[in-house]
Amino acid sequence: MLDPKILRENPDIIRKMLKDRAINFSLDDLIRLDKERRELIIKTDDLRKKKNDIALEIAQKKKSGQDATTLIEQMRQVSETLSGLETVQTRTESEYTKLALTLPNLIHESVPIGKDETANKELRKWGKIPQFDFKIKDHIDISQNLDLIDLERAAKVAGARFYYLKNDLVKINQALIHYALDFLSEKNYVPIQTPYMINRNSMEGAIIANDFEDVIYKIEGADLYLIGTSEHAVASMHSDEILEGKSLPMRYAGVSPCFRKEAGAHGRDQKGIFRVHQFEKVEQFIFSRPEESWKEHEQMLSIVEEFYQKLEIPYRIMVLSSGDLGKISAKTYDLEAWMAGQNSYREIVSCSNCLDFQARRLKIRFRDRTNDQPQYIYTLNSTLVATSRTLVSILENFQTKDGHVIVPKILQKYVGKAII
RNA sequence: GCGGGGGUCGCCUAGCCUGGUAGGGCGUGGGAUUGCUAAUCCCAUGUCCGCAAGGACCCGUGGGUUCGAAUCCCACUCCCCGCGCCA
Repeated sequence: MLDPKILRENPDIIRKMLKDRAINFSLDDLIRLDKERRELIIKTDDLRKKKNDIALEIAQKKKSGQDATTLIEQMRQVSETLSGLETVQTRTESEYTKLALTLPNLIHESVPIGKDETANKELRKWGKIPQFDFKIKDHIDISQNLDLIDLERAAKVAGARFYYLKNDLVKINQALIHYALDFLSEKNYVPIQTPYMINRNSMEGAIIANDFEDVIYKIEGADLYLIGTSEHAVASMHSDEILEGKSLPMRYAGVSPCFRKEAGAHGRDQKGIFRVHQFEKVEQFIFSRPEESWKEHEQMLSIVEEFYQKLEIPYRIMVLSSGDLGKISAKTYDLEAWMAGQNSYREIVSCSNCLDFQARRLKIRFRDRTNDQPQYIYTLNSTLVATSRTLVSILENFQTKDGHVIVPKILQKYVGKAII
């Protein structure tokens, strides 16, 4: 949700954003609805004022034993007019909200303009791409040979894009989570394990309408949705709250499984565990002051980079173009890790500044002093590690000639061995 | 799942039976006073509309009754206690 002031005073900023994102949106309808709803507020407020005045008079007359029949009749009429107007108001208000909730976020000026991912810009590369003097395998071959994964039975039991992890791969999976939490704790993040299902209201605060269709699983017969990431549950954690300025920034290390429909991804990354319906993730989530948010954004990214450097996974940092940017984000960096089996860099981290977009939907504000006007907080989120994709990179980059996999040094103490 | 009790403007609480402007305490912020501190006193302290003056809304949520609902009625929800079930 955007600040309605922008809608009234600077709609051209929004028009440009929509053009840069290549999105069709009936902005004029939204502007009209905003105007209508404000006019209705003025009218109904006025009638309520009248009602309050008459109610006061009736109360006084009754107290002093006078007849109030005329006033009561007057009151009845005002009430009737009001309730008619209220029906219109409720409808207008809900139309406005529904539309406003689908309007994407503004775009930061440093974001490259372009229609899709081809316009994303590479900022830097880190690490040496591993060279092999033998014919390398992809993560599926490696893990099936070592009895680390069972995709056929997962397909039988749950369907495509599910997997059983087995043996040491389970331990590496857990090691990644464990190490990630240790790593963020050291940086004073508050570890937090979230509910894995949240209600519609909370979900709507964190994501934008279409995502319900394409990403989010719904629990039948309940107002519950499986989270696509702990971000959804952490963002809504402080909904309807006014936070104390001195508690900022609040940095959380969210940990949870992630559930995703992956609708519309047919044919892409069909094999293995790169694109799956379920994985674990440790996520950075920050509630920040507006003026500190860009500094926090850069810092989150540098924490991510340090993490993959310690894991010894070569990567490159991309800044997403306007056309590829998620609708709730004003600027996003992706970290793409090297995956030897695919001979390419693939996305494993997404690091975004959402400004006040989620905070407005969730009504999360802060203030420094009791009497200050509360202002909307800024929210930022970044993957630290999404297990399944990181496993792909580890399996493929650390494979040996005889078909084994070296455990990255930093994880060895968690796994309990150096090679699997 | 069953029975009982509850949810009031950050926290605690009054008001509910008997419908008529939601009151008090604490905390917090600002100010006054005072060698310092403490104490005391005053003001402020939820949301929305409005340039402002001002106004509307707010008693877990949603309905209903009524001229008028925190208060009466219905449904839902969450919390607490007891019982049941259970990893």
